[in-house]
Amino acid sequence: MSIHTKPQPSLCQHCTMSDMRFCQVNKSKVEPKVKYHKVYNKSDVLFGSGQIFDAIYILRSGSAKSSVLANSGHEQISRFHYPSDLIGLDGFDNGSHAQSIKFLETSSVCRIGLGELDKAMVNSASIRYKLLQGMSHALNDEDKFLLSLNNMNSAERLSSFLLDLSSQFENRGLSGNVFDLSMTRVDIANYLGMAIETVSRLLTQLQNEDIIEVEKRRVKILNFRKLNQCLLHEREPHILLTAKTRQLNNIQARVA
Amino acid sequence: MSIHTKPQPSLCQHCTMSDMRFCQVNKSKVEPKVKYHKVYNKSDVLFGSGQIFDAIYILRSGSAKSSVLANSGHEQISRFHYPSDLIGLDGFDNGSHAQSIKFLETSSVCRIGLGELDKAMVNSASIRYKLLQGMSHALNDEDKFLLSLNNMNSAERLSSFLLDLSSQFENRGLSGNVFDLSMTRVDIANYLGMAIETVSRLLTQLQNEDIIEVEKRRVKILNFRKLNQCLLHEREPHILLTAKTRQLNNIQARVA
DNA sequence: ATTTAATCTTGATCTATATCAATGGCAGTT
DNA sequence: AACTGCCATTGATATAGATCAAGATTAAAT
Repeated sequence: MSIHTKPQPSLCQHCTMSDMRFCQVNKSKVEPKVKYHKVYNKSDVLFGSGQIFDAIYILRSGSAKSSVLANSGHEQISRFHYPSDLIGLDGFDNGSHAQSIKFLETSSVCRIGLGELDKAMVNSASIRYKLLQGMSHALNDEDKFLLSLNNMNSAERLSSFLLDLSSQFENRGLSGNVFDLSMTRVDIANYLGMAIETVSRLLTQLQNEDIIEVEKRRVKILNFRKLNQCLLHEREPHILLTAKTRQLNNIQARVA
Repeated sequence: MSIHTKPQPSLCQHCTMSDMRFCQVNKSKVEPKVKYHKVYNKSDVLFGSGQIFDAIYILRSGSAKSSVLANSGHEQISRFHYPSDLIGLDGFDNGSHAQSIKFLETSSVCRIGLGELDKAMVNSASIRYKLLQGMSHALNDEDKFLLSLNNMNSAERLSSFLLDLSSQFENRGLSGNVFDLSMTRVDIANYLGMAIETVSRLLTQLQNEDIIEVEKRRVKILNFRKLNQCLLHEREPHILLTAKTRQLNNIQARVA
C-alpha cells in the first residue's frame, strides 16, 4: 500500500488520513499542545467498561491491551494495540464501551470526539471509508484469531503470535527480528488461552530449538522459516516435542 | 431500545432503518419483485472468500454460516446469521471478502450496493449510525465469544451456545423454548472448537439431566435455570459430570 | 539497603477432551 | 428394495495442556 503525499482531510492537527490504517502524524507541523493529543503512563486506563462513549482514539505511540470482563469476573484480553490502531470502536454498539483499554507502557493517543467524527464522515468519503475499513479490519483480525484458537495447539498459537508481533513491528518501520514484548507472560497466556506455565515452557523450547532467543521481555527471532513451520501444520515430524515426549525423554535421561 | 414509528430513510423497498439492528420489513408496501431482494436455497453460497466486495446484505429470512479458511485448508465457522443480521461487513477491509457465506436453509436477503450505501451514509445520520452500530455489535459479539472460548469448558460453551440461540429466536419473536437447529453437529463442533463426539455426548448429557430435550435438530429447553448454571462457573457441585467421573461411574455400575 | 510483591521458570501429576473405532438411522439415488 | 453417503451416537483409550508445587529472579516500595 503506497503512502500518498497529497494533502488529506484531517481530524486533528496530528493526524491525516493518508496511511493504511487511519492516522498518520504530519511531522512538518506538530503542535505539542493540541487538545486532542494526550500522553498516558503505563497501567493508565483510557476508558473502562461501561464508560460513556464520546470519542474514538488513535494510538500514536506505545501500546495497550483491550479486555472484556466475564460474568465470572475473569478478565479476557481481546487484542493488543499498536500505533495507528483505532481504539474505541466497540462503543458504537450501545453508546457505552464494552471493553476497557489499559496502556502497557508510556503511550500517546489522538482523541476524536464523536461530533467531529460524524462531521468528518459527512464531508469526506476518505474518512468514511477509513473508518469502515478500520472496523472491518478489526473484525477480520478477530476472525483469524478465532480460527487459530480453534484449530491450533499451544505451540502453533504462540508461534503465530510471535510472527504476528514481528510483522506488526515491521509494518511500523521497526525491526521485525528483535523487539520487546510490552505485555507480561500472564497477558500473553490470557490472550492466547493457555496457562502461563505453558507460555513459559514453549518460549524456552523455541529457544532450545534455536528458533528464537528470549531475554526477559526481549525477543529475537533467529529462524523465521522454522517458526513458520510451527504453525503450518507441518506435523510429521513436528518441530516441537510434545509434553509427553519430553516427559519420556526426561525419564530416559534419568535412567541412563 | 424503542421502535420508532416515524418514517425512516430506507435503502430498499423492503427495508427501513427503524429496528434495532439495521433492517425492518415494511409490511405495508412489500413489492415482491424488487431487484434487491433474492431467495437462496440450502447450501447456496452468497459470496465466497476472495470475491470482490460490491454490496452488503441484510438477511431477511432463514439462516447462514460465515466461515474463513485456514492456510491448512481447514474451514472455521466464525458466526451464524439470523434475520436482520448485516452480512458482508468483512469486505470493507481490502475490497474483497475475507469470509464466505453459505445458507443453512432456504433464505432471502436484501442487497445494498456500495454506491447506494455510501450515498445513504452521506444523506442520513441514522444510516451512518446503524452501519457503525452493526459493525461494532459484531465486534463485541466476537469479543464475547472469544472470551467463552478461552475461559469456558466444553459443557459451558455448549450451554452458552444454546442460550444464545434461544435469545436470538426470542428477540425475533419466535419461541426461545423450542427451536430447530439449522446447522449440523459438525457445524456446531467446528464453531465451538470441539470434537463432534463431544457435542453429541454433551447434548445427551444435558438431556439426561432433564435440562433440555433433543430430537434430531429440534431442541427444547426444559430448565433455563440449570442451563444458566452450567455457564456461570457455579462449579461446586458442578451440574454436569466430568468425563472422568462418568467413566468411574460406568465401571462401578458394571462391577455392581 | 532491606523487605515485599510481582514475574518467570521448571518439574510432577492430573484430567478434560480429542481421537480411534464401531454401529445405527435417515435421505437421496439407482 | 438395495445401495451409498451423510449424520449422529456411544464406548474405549491416549494425550495436550492444566494444575499443583517450589524456587529463582527482578522490580517496587519503604
